[in-house]
Amino acid sequence: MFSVYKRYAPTVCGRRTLPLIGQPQPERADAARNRRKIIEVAASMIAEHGADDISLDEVARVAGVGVGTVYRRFGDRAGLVLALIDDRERQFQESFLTGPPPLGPGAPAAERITAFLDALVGRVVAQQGLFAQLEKCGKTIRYSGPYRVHHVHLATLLAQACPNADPAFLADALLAPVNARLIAFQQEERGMTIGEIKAGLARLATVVTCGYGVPPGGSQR
Amino acid sequence: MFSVYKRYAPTVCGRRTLPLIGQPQPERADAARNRRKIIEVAASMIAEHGADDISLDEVARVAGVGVGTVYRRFGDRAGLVLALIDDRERQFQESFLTGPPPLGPGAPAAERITAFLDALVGRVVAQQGLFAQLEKCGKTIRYSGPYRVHHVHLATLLAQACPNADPAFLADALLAPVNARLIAFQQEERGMTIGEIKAGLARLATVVTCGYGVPPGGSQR
DNA sequence: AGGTTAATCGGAGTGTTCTCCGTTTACAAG
DNA sequence: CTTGTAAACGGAGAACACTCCGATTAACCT
Repeated sequence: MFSVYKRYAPTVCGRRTLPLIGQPQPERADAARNRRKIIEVAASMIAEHGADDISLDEVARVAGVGVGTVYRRFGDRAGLVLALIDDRERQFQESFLTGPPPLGPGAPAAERITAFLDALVGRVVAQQGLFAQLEKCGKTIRYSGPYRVHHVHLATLLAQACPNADPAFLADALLAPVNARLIAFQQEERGMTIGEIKAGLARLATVVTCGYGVPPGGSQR
Repeated sequence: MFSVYKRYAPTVCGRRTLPLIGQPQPERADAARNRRKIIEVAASMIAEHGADDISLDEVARVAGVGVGTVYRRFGDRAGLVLALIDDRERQFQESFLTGPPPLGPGAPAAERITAFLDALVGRVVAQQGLFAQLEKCGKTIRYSGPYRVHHVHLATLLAQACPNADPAFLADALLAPVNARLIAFQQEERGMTIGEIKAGLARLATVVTCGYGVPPGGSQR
């Protein structure tokens, strides 16, 4: 009755002769080969059928490995999804951390915020199915990995742009609408285009960065 | 391969002698009895073990009905969750549609917006587990039922408070952070209290309603 | 080479969600 | 009370997510 599934530690190796704590060694050759094969198969299955309905059993079968192998490599469905997201995500992070302005450093914080939200919408739309999967998965995962990086980045910019705000909360609040499922809903049922969504967020960000110039309670009507 | 589950139409009855379209008749006595029994059992199981791990098989077993019956009554897991949410939701809707100000009619729109978001956070927190379940379920459900009502209400108020904004988009954007899983994350990992979350939203709403006084582009720094 | 051993592997097994369909039942009309 | 029938019932069954564990193997050491 009730829950039963526990979580595998997504084994990340350790060589025998070096049991030094905190020194993860590279994967064994067969493990690395399987990881690549699984990712490759999963990616092509998603390209063909969409991300909604991938079964990990099926992925394992097509990849020619046991189910256990998939789970040992990636922990669970969310882990595999995260791995599929990883490539583009790394590129995206580079672009706002070290790329050219207005996304990267060099532009005023307010502009970077708008540029970041704009790019983030694009990012999510580019892998909408995968992000939607992520939101469906275990609670821990959703606010893991990419989300945390995005949050730190946005909160830092907000701290510069509006010194009287709570940047952590505000970053959560601005990140919340950039959500694969909400965006899909806005497109399908509200008839909005991606451009309109981006414009709406940009304006919201502008209003927010301007509006938080005054301390709490200072602008009460 | 890939998806297989189709969706039952959550049978809502129809009497034989009155096949008039659009005139749904009350449920048969046995059906109504089972619906009540299932809800009752599910509610008590959730009260005891939390909402995360209820198995519909288990609910069916304890309620003394077949699994098929559960699915015929409620469509799927999300449908049952929605039913469990329904009572309080109706009360909540009454309170902002016809209750006393500032939540109900009578107060200025800006105040009602703040009051509404405040109450909504309370609402979500009161059944956090169930709302979290809902977000995990099929995409159609998440933006169904309660969400749509909340959205219409908030968009209406926003249309009054900030005539230059896109109320539909803005309502989505303000509703997005009021999210069971985000709130849980903010509590657990950011160490925020519900009071702080409510305060943050209230301030955001104030800034937004004030900031959208000017047309798009008008307040560019 | 050959030995050692921890990491890896595969797949049978458990619990869950949801569907299908043959059987039963509530209820209205005669 | 009997009968007709749409609706409801139950539970076997298909597909899936994830776990467990005995067998296998890569890679380091002598």
